[in-house]
Amino acid sequence: MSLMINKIEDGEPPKDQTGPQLNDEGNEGNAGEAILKKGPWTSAEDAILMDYVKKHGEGNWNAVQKHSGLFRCGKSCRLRWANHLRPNLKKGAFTPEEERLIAELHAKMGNKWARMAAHLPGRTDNEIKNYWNTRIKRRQRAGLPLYPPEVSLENQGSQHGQSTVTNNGDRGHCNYLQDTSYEIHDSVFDSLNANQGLLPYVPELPDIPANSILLKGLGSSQYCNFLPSTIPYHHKRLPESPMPFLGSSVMNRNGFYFFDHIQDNTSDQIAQSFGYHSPLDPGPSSQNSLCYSHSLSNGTSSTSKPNFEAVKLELPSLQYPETDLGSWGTSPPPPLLESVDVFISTPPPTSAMESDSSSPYNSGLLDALLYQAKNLSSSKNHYSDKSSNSSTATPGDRADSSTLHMYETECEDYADCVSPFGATSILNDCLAVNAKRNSLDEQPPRQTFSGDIVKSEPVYQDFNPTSDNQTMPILNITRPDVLLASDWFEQDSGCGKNPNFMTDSIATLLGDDLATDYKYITAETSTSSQVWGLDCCTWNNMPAVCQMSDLP
DNA sequence: AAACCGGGCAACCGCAGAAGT
DNA sequence: CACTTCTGCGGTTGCCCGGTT
Repeated sequence: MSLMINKIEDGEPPKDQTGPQLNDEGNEGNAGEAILKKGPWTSAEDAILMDYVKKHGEGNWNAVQKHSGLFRCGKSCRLRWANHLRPNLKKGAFTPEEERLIAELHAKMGNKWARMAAHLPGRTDNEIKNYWNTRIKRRQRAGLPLYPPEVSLENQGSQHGQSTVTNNGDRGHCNYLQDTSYEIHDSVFDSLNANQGLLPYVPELPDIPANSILLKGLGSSQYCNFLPSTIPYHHKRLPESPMPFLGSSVMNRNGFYFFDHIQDNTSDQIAQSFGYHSPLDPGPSSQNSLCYSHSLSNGTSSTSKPNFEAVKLELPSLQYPETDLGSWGTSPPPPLLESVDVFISTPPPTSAMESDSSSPYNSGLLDALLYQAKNLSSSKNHYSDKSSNSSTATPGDRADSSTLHMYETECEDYADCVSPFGATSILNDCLAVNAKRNSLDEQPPRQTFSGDIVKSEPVYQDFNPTSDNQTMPILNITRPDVLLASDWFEQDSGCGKNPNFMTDSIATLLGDDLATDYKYITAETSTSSQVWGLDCCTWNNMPAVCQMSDLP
């Protein structure tokens, strides 16, 4: 950083810092005599490099050291130039708009920082990467969704028939993102950028087999939790009708899913059940749901409208303790959620896990990220992109699509398994459920998609979201949040009839900040004529690592 | 006031593809 | 066609700084 550079710069010959390391490329300098400097760049070096580039232009970086006297390897020069010296670099914190875009792009691309940087003028891949890594750290600690709900929503609407099955052009650890055919086309981003980077929200439901999404999604997200690919199997097909992604439509900013009163299969009724418009649906007048942008944990920020005004605030990219919750729910990690991370990263062996050789659990944060990204992408691939007008969104559409599935998922997950692993049992349960589903489906865990064609899957006909609490999960009482929820169930089987109860519980559980935000959400939603019912689902904030079968 | 800790960031490293010879 | 070099990318590391204890 400049601070570091300034400390050691000026008058200090570059070679002073030459360490035992020679050039890092091995292909430059030659003749061992050129011991290349490493470490922070000095202003003098910067000046030399800039001068060189002015004269010779970019490229041929290995020649820099030869011609300019810089004791830096070509790679280092290129990096320095690209990340710090080249003109038009945008310094400073990411704007909320940029942050949102990054999230969207990451949801689409995974860890393709360079490609992401291409969509963020003035930003470097390194910058984006650093931002993202720190961000996800925070969010993981907080047990919050990796992606803001809006990103999820937008994602599914953004990829319409353009996704191809191919790709595999990318290398590295992210390959499985592409392996599963989630390549994003630039046109998507073009349109994205054209819309101020906001992907159209398309609320309508496709007839996507829920199980396909389950297979793809459930485990793939460590943060999106029980990715509730809540697609009513019986739902009539709506050609080219994307649906809100997963449970995002009913996930509040803190990553809590909302579901309640699933009384009917029709979207209208469900829409009424959810009164879905507040946090995620700004309303017909709002085209884009940007409600996650840096709203404050104290509830001062409104989710009812896009926060475009904040875009220019140049907030510190990662230092917004007050705004974190509002933005995407990032917050200091509640102790409870910390524990969640622990068992996410180190799950006990289970039969379900054993059935799948590769586990996202073992990979830690990055894998979790990738899985969630893949999940987002996969869900995105399930839906066709059609409308860019969010005004067409009906609460029912979202609720129907996402909450139902999530509801179902949880029901099955919790009802299925009795785990001896305590808190980890939830994860195990998920795995077991998915394993079971895979066997039931008699389909390969992985599914391929060609364009909009989604392989249909057997439907769990027996699942009836309209069924009452009989299908509610058998809670694993070893988890505090489940205990909390369980307690709530006892008090209010109606799911959401007493929002304050859960709010208080959340406050106890998550601490003031998160709880404040939660209250904000619940208060906001409870004011609507319908009950969100999200209160039922605080444990949905638990990372979803259920999808073991989807591993590459 | 000092020690500790975590966040943020710049830079490095290794790998792989592209381009050149 | 094979080899070498260049370039780019993604992951990781190490340092500095600010906040907390």
